[in-house]
Amino acid sequence: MTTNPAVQNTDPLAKRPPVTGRVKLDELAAHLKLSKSTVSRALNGYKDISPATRKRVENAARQFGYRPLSHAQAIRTGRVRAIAMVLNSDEPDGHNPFLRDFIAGACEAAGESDWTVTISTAKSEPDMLDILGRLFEERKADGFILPRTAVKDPRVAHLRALNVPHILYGRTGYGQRTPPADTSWFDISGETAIHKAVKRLAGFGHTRIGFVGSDLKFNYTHLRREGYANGLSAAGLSYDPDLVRDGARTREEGAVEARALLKLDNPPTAIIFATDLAALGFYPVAAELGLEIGRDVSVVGYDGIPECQYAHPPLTSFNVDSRMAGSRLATLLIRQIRGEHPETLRELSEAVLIERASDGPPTLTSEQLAQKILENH
Amino acid sequence: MTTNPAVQNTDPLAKRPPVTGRVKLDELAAHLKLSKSTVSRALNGYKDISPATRKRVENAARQFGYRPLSHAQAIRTGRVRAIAMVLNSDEPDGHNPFLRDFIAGACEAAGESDWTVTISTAKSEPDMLDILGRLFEERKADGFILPRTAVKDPRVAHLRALNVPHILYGRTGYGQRTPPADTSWFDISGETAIHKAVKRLAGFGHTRIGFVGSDLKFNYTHLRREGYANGLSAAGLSYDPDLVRDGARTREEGAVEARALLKLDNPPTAIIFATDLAALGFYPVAAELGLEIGRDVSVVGYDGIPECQYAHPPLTSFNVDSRMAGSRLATLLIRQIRGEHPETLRELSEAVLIERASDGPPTLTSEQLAQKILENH
DNA sequence: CTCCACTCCGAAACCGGTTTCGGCAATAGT
DNA sequence: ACTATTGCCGAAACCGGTTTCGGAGTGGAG
Repeated sequence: MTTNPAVQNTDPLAKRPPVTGRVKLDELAAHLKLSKSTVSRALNGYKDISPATRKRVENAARQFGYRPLSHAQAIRTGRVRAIAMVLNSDEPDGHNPFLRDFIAGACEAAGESDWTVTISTAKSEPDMLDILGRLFEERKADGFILPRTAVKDPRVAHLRALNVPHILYGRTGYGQRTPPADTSWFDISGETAIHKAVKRLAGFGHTRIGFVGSDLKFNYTHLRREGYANGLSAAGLSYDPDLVRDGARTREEGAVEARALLKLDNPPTAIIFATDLAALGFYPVAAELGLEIGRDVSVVGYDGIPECQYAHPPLTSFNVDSRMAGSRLATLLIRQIRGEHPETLRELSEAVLIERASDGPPTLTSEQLAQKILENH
Repeated sequence: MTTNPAVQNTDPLAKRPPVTGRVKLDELAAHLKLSKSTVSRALNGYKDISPATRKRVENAARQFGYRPLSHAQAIRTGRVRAIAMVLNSDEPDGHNPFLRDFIAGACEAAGESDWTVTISTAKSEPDMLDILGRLFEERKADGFILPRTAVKDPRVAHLRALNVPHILYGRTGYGQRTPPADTSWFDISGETAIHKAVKRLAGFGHTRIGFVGSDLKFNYTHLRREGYANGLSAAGLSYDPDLVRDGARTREEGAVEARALLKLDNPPTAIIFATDLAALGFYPVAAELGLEIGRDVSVVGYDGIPECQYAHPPLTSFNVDSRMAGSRLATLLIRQIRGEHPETLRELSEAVLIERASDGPPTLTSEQLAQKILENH
């Protein structure tokens, strides 16, 4: 942005004929032989309008298809009835297949109250903060949905400082002494999902269960690892730091970490991946080591991306309902903008296990597995 | 929508303190000891402002971080500096991995001129038209990007009737006597890509080349099939209707059509798929028929989805630059809204071939291929 | 009958910009 | 020197709603 933001580069000579067909509040009022203030109050639910008049106004509004111009109301109310979300455009695992579902959920929920969704993308962190600020300054939006929250999230600090309504998709401040007390969020409990995954694998008879986490800067990574640890102790298994790897977001990174686990002297007979993408990265590694997934090694993923069912064997994973997430986030955010207290607007939901063919009872002990890998090399 | 759209269900009592810190045009003018009309005209490029004053105003605006409220300007100008796109949320192949890139491109281009992008989703065709109308009526957007255009596209008719600016991602009216003359569009030439694919395969020595198209309601399906036919004649090959199938959008549908082709007495030794997804659906079919893709059968896809490179063997395809598409569409649309004629705002771009391992010289004749398939069954 | 409270509506101010119009001063034209 | 033009700016109207405020009408209590 080298240009002065306040300088408009529109050509002032380019005129546009006024939109015809639109009925304005004035006209509606004239037709009803009422003042426009009365009509406005009737439509906006003021108490000092008689029920009969209100009905009459509402009927006429419906009949004429009257819709207030959102910016005309905004100039007085200060609200444009829009929420925004700003995406990272530089994500390494950027091709989120659920973006459409997520957006659809948010749009549908917003539409219920006649709100709309504005979207933008940012190339970097400073860019992100700049865009958030501009969008709110120009009042393109009344509040923000912040996806993919980090442990220390500068967006949260920034928006809180500016007193801008916002809601997180995910939680923040993991392990910090003072987690933000007055933030609202919606999240899907990855920790319980991973907890269940551990217990499921332990139930199959696995005793050495590995875990490959994602980028530690994200809050969900820590939560899922916590779920892994709690699952182990719930299953009566001990926690072996050697079996825990981190930082795998892409297929390639997943492959690296999984290979490291299997190259151990005591390799895990089952591996839980914090993301499906990383889990899919393990498939070619297994093939290379001469291992059959679902028999020699068990694998469980998380996210429920469509590729799971097309992998060989299909990947057991936890489905995340992105549409619902978008929907809940939008409604909670709108309620916050309308005045509810942020700390009362929090929801935690669950991912649902989809059992497929990538996991099952162990056919080899850890020692036998190590042996087999050695033989195949 | 059973509720009356004109009835606001916001609680009128829920107030919000005026945003502090924002500098208004009045205040800027007062500080400069100018009238606010002068300041406004200076920032908007009017000619009747002296260069010295203009500079002074621009500097002060920058210094104070002045940003006009978009809805405040909109009330007079009639424009909100926003474009919108409405996605289908009910697409069978809905998980478009490029949505983020596409959105990013549009947002970046829009941001260059300080415009924003609002997004919405529709569940059905009537819903779509309703949402388009509402978004424009309430002036949440000044114009629309219409993705995934159909041969007969009701959105185009609707928006043209309402005199609403719009641009198509893709073309429309294939084969109709009166293709819409005054519409603007951006498209990537699938026909030349498929043309190239045919010539590439013919160059390898293939003489029986099949084609699996997508849904015929979409314009691009016809264009790609046209590219297929033209490619054949350019390569001196005859067009065999038996080798052409249609209607495959998903992996499953791709599998069905591909299987039908290979069950022919004279099966094709190479198949071009109009979409990567359909092409990937062919992979398990080939395995089932005992065929090795890249040797026994050649396959070429189109779209360049990320899964191409993780398939076995990696799928030769044509990469589509979605970010560029979004970017061009946004800039063209904004120019149209600013007054340029729609028919002058059209651009055609090219997809780029990514050679991978799924195609090559034929190792079997059509007869031998048929024989091999028979043997494996 | 008077007074008061309450219901319901209209007049007008207001939100923050943009645009029109007119006027003053300086310059150019004759 | 006197007018005509031009350059530059301020006053005020304007956009389409929302919100405040006051007042007319009604009914009940005293």
